[in-house]
Amino acid sequence: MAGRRAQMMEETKAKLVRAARQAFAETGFADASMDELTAGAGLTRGALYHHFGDKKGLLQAVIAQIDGEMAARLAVVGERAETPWRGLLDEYRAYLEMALEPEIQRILLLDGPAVLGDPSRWPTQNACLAETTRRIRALVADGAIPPVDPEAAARLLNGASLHAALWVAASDEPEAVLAKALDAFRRLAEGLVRA
Amino acid sequence: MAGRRAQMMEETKAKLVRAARQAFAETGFADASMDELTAGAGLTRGALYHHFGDKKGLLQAVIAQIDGEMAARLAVVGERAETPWRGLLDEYRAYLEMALEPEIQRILLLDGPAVLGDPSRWPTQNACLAETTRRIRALVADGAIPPVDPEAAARLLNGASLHAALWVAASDEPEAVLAKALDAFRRLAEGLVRA
DNA sequence: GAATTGACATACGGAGCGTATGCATGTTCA
DNA sequence: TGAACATGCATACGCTCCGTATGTCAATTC
Repeated sequence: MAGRRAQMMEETKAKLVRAARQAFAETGFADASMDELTAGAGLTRGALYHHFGDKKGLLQAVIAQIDGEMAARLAVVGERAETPWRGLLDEYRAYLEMALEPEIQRILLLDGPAVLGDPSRWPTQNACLAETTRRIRALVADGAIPPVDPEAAARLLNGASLHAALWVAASDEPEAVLAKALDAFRRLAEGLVRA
Repeated sequence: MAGRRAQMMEETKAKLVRAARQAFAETGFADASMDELTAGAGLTRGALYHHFGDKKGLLQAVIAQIDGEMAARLAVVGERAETPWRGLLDEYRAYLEMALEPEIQRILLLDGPAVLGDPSRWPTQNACLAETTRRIRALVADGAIPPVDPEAAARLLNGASLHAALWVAASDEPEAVLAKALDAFRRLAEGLVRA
């Protein structure tokens, strides 16, 4: 049976992840206090260290959750497009828009790499990157674009999008900068298409 | 007169920056102890807070130094090339190689953005980005590539290079991965050339 | 040569993390 | 069913570390 006990435990973990997600997004990982965070969830640091080991462990859990959500959103966008190529472009547009969300930017793009190192080494295997890699692989297989290492292309495009997002977010005139970034991005992406 | 006093002061600051650079590179910003760091330079935290205000101030000084060095190296590489377009590609190859150096990767690419936010907002105006932007602007002005916002293109390419470097650095077989990354990068960059 | 400035050291307070310990509830098994 | 055991979580403690306030001594100024 599921067990009332195990269910409570999952609820506790969920509460902690929820509180951490908010705290990390608002304050940043380094300045987030574990005491405040857990108190906000009606718990103490005891629960935290019991379930997640340490502060970094909690960050990993938060990142895994966000990464999963992002991958799901990307897959939907990519599936909806008329052609696979449009699907890829739409996915990256969506990726850039997500990277503009403060929560994602702060936790996944800034603190994540600094605290846990390169994303590809994270225990939770970057579902988001896997999604775009998969799509590029399909394009190559269909002959829609000349052969290229799918993971390499995906990583470079992700990196470009990420930086574009940081730029747009820090800008004084986000709309104008976003337009420039999207234009330049399309130019780069079309480099994959040329013979 | 120059003043023996002022000279000593510069030497002190230089010693602190040097020690910080090493400590940040080895331990990472968050885990670097100011006590140990300053003691290693034969000083105390007093000197540090007197000259740099706080821990972040010291990081800014370190980053400014590294950024300046990188920009200088890039300029040399770009100047040496036979055509402006080759110059740009060479610069990015050099950028990627620099991003593979642990010190640069740790301090400038991981901790820097996490602690200080988007690089474009740093007091020390990203000399490195300015260099690549300048070169792309020249290419557009010469008609070598179709019009594109130079800063946007530079930022996207920098972002792509940076991610490629993280990937290569974390890889088990760096040479193979580096080759893939460079190939994919060339493909993207050539997107700027198409009509 | 007295006064002032500034470079740097020392001393102090507060906050935060991780661990060791305690408790109370749920589970297992004779 | 009740006693032994395991586990989710709280409490208590020590340690490290940052930032500031205060002190000191040399150098410069007049």
